[in-house]
Amino acid sequence: MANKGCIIRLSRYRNALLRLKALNFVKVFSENLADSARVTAVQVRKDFSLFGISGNRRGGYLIEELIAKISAILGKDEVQRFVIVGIGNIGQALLHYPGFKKSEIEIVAGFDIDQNKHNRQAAVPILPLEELGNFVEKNKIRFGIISVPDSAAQETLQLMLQAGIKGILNFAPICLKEPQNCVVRNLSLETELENIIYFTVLAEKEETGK
Amino acid sequence: MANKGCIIRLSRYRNALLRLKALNFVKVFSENLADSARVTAVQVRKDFSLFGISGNRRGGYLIEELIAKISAILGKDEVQRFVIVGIGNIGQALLHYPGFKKSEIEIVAGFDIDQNKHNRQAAVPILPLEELGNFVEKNKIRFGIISVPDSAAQETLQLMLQAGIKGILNFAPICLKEPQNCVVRNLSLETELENIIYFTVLAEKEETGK
DNA sequence: AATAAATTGTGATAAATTTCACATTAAACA
DNA sequence: TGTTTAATGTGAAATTTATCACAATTTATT
Repeated sequence: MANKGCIIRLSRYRNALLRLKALNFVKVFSENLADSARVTAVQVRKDFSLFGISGNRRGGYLIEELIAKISAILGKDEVQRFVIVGIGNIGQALLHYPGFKKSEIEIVAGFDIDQNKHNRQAAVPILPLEELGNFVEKNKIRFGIISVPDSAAQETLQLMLQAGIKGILNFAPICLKEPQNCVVRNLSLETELENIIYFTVLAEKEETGK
Repeated sequence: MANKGCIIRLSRYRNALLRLKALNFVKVFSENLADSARVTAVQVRKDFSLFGISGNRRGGYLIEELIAKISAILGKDEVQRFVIVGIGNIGQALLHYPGFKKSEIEIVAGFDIDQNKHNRQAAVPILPLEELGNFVEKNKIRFGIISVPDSAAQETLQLMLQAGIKGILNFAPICLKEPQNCVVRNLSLETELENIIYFTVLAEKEETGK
């Protein structure tokens, strides 16, 4: 029913709504949300329609109400806890990324094979990889982030699956196969930058071509 | 003509091809690339067809040749240099992210308003934000990464535009408007994780629903 | 109370993207 | 050398996603 684009937009609407709420706004129009997410107003309303979210004809939407509804859809009625495997550059950064808090996302532990990185006392402890299974089971963790080198990505996936992880964001630049019973999203920074390079060069060509 | 999905797939094919080449493979079939990028073989051939890439009927594609062709499309015939504005968690991680090298991507400098972060001597220097314009102009930089808090994202965009940056990856969880003469891609980590949460919860519901 | 104006909500339409079906070609084999 | 087989390449069909057009409704105005 709802596609990935739609869910990404819902996240964006929500972010905008939280900001509006912080500024004490009460009502919002589809046009406003469209601006904030860089889409059309019809798209916003279509997205809402898909989830049975309705506003007041002529009167827009109540921000509080809208946040509550979108939050429920996105599973934000409770804090969602993640573990990270691979405490390198990216893993370390995500471990303490301040933006997660307002999204009801919590990184509860990191795991690595490198002894030097282990630290049980830290606010977000970094533990030996061997403890992943136990930790996930004991703490009922459902989500994980893979930020290991690509050569280790596949086996990290296996470990996470065995541990019972149900949703994974993979930063390794290798496209992991989505297994049964687990959602995997592959996000490679290289690929993102390459994408920008391509479309920038293309735009420049079009400009000079005209 | 080519859409974003297509370019992302080309990056993925290329990554897989580089690995195959490192293993001394010579030929590859659309089926192989499809596996590596988690798409269908027809999709691979359609993508190639779009760019006039052709192989040998019955004989697949020559890896070397394919890498060269895709690299040219993705602008990898030369190293592409990026600056990063905002040396916080994410910015710091990207500054030294080892995966960029093999993708012909180089981070040449970081910029921040915080004096304590400045370091001209570092391999990748971290400079005062005021120097962004000069640096970009002098070094003919075309690409930038925004990793500042969302409250500073919009003005950072303005600075980059004034400096002459033509392609931007924005990590701030605010959707920046794509200006004239500049490509902007908004990538928010929160949003990516929310996306995974949604589809994981959905899959679980479907499972129990059945 | 009647009319005008502004906004939502959605079926119908259009556009974009992917998949299908199959013609074409090259290699392998008999 | 002819036949079979296994791949590519691509127009057409199907599917997915976004846009359009406009009815429905609410609020504001006269």
